[in-house]
Amino acid sequence: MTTLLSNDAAPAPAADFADRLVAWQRVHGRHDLPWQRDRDPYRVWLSEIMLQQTQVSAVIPYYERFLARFPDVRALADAPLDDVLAAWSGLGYYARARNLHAAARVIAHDLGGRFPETADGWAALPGVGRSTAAAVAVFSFGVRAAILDGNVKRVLARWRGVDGWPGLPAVERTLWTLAEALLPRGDFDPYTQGLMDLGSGLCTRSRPRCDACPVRDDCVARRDGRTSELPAARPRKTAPERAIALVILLREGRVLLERRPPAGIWGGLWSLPEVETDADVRATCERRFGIAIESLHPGEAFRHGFTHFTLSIRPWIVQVADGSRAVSEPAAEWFELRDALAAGLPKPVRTLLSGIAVEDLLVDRS
DNA sequence: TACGCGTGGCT
DNA sequence: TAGCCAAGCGT
Repeated sequence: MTTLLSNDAAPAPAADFADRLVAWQRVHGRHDLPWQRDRDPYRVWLSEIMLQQTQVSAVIPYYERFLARFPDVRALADAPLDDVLAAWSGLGYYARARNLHAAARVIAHDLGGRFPETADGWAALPGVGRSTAAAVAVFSFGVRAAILDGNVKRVLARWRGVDGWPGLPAVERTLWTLAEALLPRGDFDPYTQGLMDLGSGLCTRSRPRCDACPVRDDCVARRDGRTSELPAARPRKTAPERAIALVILLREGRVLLERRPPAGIWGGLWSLPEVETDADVRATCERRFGIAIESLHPGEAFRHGFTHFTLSIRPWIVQVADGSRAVSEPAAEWFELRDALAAGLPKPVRTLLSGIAVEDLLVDRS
């Protein structure tokens, strides 16, 4: 096997992608899951519903018990909903059980006990969306249909290098188009199962095992070192918030500023000393700067927004004893207020120091 | 279009 | 450890 050309990946023909996937699935994929024992549509359908947003290990005991209690679609259709919900109890997403029951009644009563044999037919049933419908049709009737569950989204987003969060309609449309385009001419069952097995076994969200992947040689994410970035994560609804204290150390009309490290927030700017939590203010200042604190007063906390998070800042006004001048940190200096305001300061620090300067002025004149 | 729906496993 | 996500769907 050669990897010489792996940095040079050209788009592979769909047939090639499918061939490698199917060959891999036959050797390394899963063949012994409880719902893989036969192609009984009822069992396949039940398993696909249970597996929606639910992991295999959680489903297996429920699947076995449910099947023992409701062995076929007629038994399920004839059962009271309460019995179905009781068998589902603990598995979560109970609308799945209600829809399953309703669909069983449609099949038993309206379809004469015959299961749909196409993906579209399945998708017309309650609780069966586009991906589930395709999976059931593929696994029970061997039809040609594309699935797009979480595993497949991850595999395809990485392999083709599709940017953007897959929950976005535009990104999802791209992935559906890709999923359809990659469908082979046959072997739909092992192909579909292979996509799922690849996603759950190798192409995992964190630490994918690319070395063992059958389509690694033309995987864009692997080529570009972006497996940890793709698929893109769901956008944060509210930016994370971090709370800090900024300390305004005052001594003989001067304020202590620190030059911030070159990288990171406010890199290289002069800023007020930052303390992790309010409780640490006194001890941290005394230890870090080797000073004697005369008095300290907390100010009103305010928020400062960044692109990726919100900073909650509580200012502390700290008077330092006049004789106490040792400042052990080389990056820290005492500034006259007017000099401080002329320095490169982050916005909230400038606002704080301006406030201090005004107070100073008022005190001087009183 | 964005959200609610449940539980368990992962880092 | 506290999000984050998992074989999605319905509204």
